[in-house]
Amino acid sequence: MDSMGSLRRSHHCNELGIENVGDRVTLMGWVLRRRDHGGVIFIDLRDRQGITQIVFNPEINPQVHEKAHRLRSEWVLAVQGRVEPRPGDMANPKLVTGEIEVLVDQLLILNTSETPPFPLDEESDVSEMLRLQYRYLDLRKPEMAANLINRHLAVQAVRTYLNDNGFLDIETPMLTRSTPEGARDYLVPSRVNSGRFYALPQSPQLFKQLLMISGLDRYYQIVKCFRDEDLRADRQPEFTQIDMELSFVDEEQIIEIVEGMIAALFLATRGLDVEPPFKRISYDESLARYGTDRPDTRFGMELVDLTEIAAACEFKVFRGAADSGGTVRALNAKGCGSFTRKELDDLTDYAVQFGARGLAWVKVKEDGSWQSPIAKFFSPEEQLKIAAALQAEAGDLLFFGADAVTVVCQVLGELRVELARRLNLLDKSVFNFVWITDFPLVEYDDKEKRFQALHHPFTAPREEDLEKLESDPLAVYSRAYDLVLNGTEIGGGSIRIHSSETQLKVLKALSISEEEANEKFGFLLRALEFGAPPHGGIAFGLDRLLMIITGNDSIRNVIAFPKTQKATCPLTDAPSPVARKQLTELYLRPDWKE
RNA sequence: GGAGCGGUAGUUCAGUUGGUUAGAAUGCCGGCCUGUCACGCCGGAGGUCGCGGGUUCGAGUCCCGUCCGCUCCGCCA
Repeated sequence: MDSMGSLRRSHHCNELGIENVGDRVTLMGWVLRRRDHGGVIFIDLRDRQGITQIVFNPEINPQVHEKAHRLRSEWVLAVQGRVEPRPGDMANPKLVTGEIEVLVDQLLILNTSETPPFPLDEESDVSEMLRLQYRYLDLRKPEMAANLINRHLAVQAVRTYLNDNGFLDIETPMLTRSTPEGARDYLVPSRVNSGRFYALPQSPQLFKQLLMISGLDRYYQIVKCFRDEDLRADRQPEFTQIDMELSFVDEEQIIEIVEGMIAALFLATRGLDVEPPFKRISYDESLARYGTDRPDTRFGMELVDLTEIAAACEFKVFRGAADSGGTVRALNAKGCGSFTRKELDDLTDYAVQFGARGLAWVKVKEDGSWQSPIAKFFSPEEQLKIAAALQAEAGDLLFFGADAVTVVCQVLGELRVELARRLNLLDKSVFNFVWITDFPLVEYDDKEKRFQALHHPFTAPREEDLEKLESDPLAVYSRAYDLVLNGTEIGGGSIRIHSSETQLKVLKALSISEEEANEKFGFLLRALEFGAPPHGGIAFGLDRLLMIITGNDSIRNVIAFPKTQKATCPLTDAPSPVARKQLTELYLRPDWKE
């Protein structure tokens, strides 16, 4: 092994071009691949930025050439040599540096390496478990590095933008108190307070409202949040929010500022002008048209309400749904009339996952007649009416959902996206933003038999709905807004309640007693009594945003060290058992078994 | 808590109806090779078939249990 001494890099591995020909350069990096011809040896040298081909020629320096024979994958090199144009037509258009190569006359082997446990090129697909176990190697892959570089660029753009708009970056505690609403908390036992626990924050929500009450006016933080719930491709137990809060503003001002921030972020990462203002649709409209409050608007296939037609038809399933306060809705999968029986069965299974009891379908034949198990239940006139409502043409495939409104929306909403996936309608280079506005303040929780805040209990109700808070909570709309990108909710926020009186009313509507409220977040209620300014804010899921920007299907690829589905870290083997002494210090029983 | 898919060489996978010595590609090691770029050619090494139990003359293959990974439901904004 050689010492680097005082040697300095002159260039990184992605910057040399034809204009550097003749320059003497020093490169440092890892051996990606070697092509040893016995005589001349080619090495692809890789660093964070990219790849440069370096060449060892026995005629230039026999000792160096001899040494180069020993080189293996992932060895760490420092090389010096002259930049040469590639001879003849041998430029490699796949490389940024493909027009040149470095003819090496000095080679330092800074470190050797074990053979990597998996190939580090882009093509190979390796189990994620192994990648996580050797994450430090996985992150050497250019596309993984690019994800982290994009993350950095996004964060920088956001900071610059918010700093320029008068926001203060203020840290809030990671050791805080458990809050009643929302997700399960990660708990931290207190050593100096036996039997008491901190909670890691699910979000800095209450602290940022307190900062507004403090008069700090505009706050932001790019901050870790923690939720002890089951994981998904887009959910990690610790994740990062772009969190912000502003005083003396209404929805319009927040939306305008946030659109500027998102635009800056896309410019910095993708070099793309996303052209605010973004579209807006109400929660009710979104549910009606897309079956969800996070619509993917990159394609059509919108839902159509057939309840009226269904109420008058002979088909028991449809009529029953219509008569019992449910709904019958449908969507038209254009041109999918050739789907096979198996495809229809698969889609039915898919729908059943989301609570469907079945999936009624109709294939529209050339003459307009129906091929369908349910065709016989509909008169020709009814068939025409339904076809007209769905703008059905020959070769189309119609899907129907008949059930309670929430079930039908979820089933058809998910089916719509699944069909788009199958039909390749989801273009990853298209970024469709849409604001969802006019959310209901609460929804009814069947299991708990009470109303629950749709966002959180500090969201302001619309002023004109305040009086209905007691009489008809479901009719109260909130001043909340979500930003949805390509069918993923990337951010959500609201104007908050700044009057303690209103806050108490809302808590009451949520069946949270005054005692409970005082115990759990009395400090906020108290603070609201000391001149809280009107304020509001929003928080973005940085990981999800980057997942979409980089075209990944999982947020794990934009997080340096993510956890597995069982919330473990294969690299560090966390969580781990701890010493008995640590437990007793924390007043925890070491021998607890389920 | 539940559903589905998966676990075989370092890696990615194949392995038929239960049958004798478990294969391929790639990587690795050795040799040859002066213009490759996923270099090429020749040779070689490399296996606790996730783990435990069962059925059987015989199990990678069938059954039961269990662990792990991924996707999803529930849960979670």
